[in-house]
Amino acid sequence: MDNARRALRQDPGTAISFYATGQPGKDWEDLCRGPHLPTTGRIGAFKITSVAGAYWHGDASQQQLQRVYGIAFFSAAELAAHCQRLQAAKERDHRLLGRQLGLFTISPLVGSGLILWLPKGAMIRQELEAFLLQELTRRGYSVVYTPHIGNVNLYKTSGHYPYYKDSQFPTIKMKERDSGDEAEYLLKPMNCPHHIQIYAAEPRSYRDLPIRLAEFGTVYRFEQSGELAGMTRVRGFTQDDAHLFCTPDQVEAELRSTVDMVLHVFRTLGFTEYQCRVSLRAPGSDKYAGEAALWNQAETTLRQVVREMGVPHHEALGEAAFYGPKLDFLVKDVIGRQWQLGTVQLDYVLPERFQLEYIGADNAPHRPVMIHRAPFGSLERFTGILIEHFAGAFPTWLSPVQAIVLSISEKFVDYGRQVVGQLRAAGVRAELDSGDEKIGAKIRRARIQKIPYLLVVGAKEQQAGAVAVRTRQDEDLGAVPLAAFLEKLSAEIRTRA
RNA sequence: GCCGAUGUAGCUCAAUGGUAGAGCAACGGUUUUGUAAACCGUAGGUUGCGGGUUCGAGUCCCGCCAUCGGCUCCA
Repeated sequence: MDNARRALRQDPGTAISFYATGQPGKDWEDLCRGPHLPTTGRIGAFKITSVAGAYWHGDASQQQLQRVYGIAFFSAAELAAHCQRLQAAKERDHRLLGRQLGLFTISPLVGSGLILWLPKGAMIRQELEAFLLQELTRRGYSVVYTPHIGNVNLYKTSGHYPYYKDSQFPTIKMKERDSGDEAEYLLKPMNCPHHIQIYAAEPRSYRDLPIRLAEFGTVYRFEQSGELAGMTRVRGFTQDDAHLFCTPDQVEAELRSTVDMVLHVFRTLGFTEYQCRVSLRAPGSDKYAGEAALWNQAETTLRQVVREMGVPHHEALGEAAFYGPKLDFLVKDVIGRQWQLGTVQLDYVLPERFQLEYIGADNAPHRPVMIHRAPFGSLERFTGILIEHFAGAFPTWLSPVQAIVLSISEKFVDYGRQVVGQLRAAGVRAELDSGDEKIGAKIRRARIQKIPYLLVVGAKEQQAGAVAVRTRQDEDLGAVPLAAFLEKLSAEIRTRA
């Protein structure tokens, strides 16, 4: 009743509802938006899943209540099936697979939320970066590099500093040895101010626009300890970032091409279950910078682009960045938590803050418009989601080890080495399992590592210059001449099939 | 950050307040194998860290750290 009283005090004009199970006023009565089951007899099977604190009205400054989570089904069989699904989902959790497949680790000595990429995980990242670089080149981007720290004044100018003071690592204070001048540096929480300084480094003509500056930029944000999770929520991460500087009438075309790139990336990696969130201002909030007219224009443009491009989308108030509205591409992880991957953000504010200009055809200075975009969002989060998406069985082009040669016995190790040599010479990531176990054990080990192609070599294969090919999907392709296999494999890798 | 749970060998897990153990992995040996685990042996531990209670603590209590599930947050 305590809560009922408080609800009434907070919102005296609003009706509140009670739902009863059993006899109203006699059995259980609940202050609740409803609805309730008419009777608990409808519950065939239930299970308490977890207990956690939850804030009153979802507000961290309010009292915390105990919340008991449970699930209920009409029958015990349905409950068992559900639990089995949860178990299966757990087995593809990127934190588990990350260890089993040797992809990444986190050391408390290095710090919470700081990812250490192991060689195999780093291989995946390199392939992802190579894929993106190829797209960047195709789409007329220029790659730049910027430092990991920046003067606090940079972020004060951009406006980031006051907005996000709480979620930044504390600043580094410096005193110049000779002059005694003091300076304050920040681990960069984002790349845009740095890229803006590259734009501002020289006078720009409308003929040069759009200028598209891209960087795999590593940023640091001090996320709350309770928020950290594997690779999906971390304190240091690398954005596949780019900032486009264009004229107002180039905005729409540039937006379309950035959205197209995000969709192309998703398509290549087989993401079909994504949602595009059109992130808009919260009505009545004063936390946004810039003029209302520009915001309205920006929001209208974003809506129009997703609608015309047929992107599945929904709108969300209050999700915009302080400098502009954005399109966020969301996917769910294996336990149903939603994560933001790619993002495309429209920004009229930062060019203003930094007084950016270009000389127009009229020989007068004009203000450019910025688009921030990152198809993956962060390489850490993206890789984590990717691990779960493929359950560790990456397509061949992404697989850290693409083929493993398994020797039947010691006698064929030399031939196995030759095969590996030829595969590697052709650019295939190949390994040899030359141990003295039986072939069954080697196959088992390779299967657990989810290596796409297992190449068994024994007397028959050696004689024929062949390999006995078994795929990860358990297809037995039999003995294939090495040259023929290599050709097929190379094509598969090249086309990112 | 808040609520709760958990923390034992590289991994997965045992161990009434009474001598810290198993399987896998590692290492050594035997074996030379034809499609998901050959056999024998060896080594491996400040039981997350620090304090306390006790004759005695992996076990009980307190603090910290980390992880997990939520909440809040998320440029």
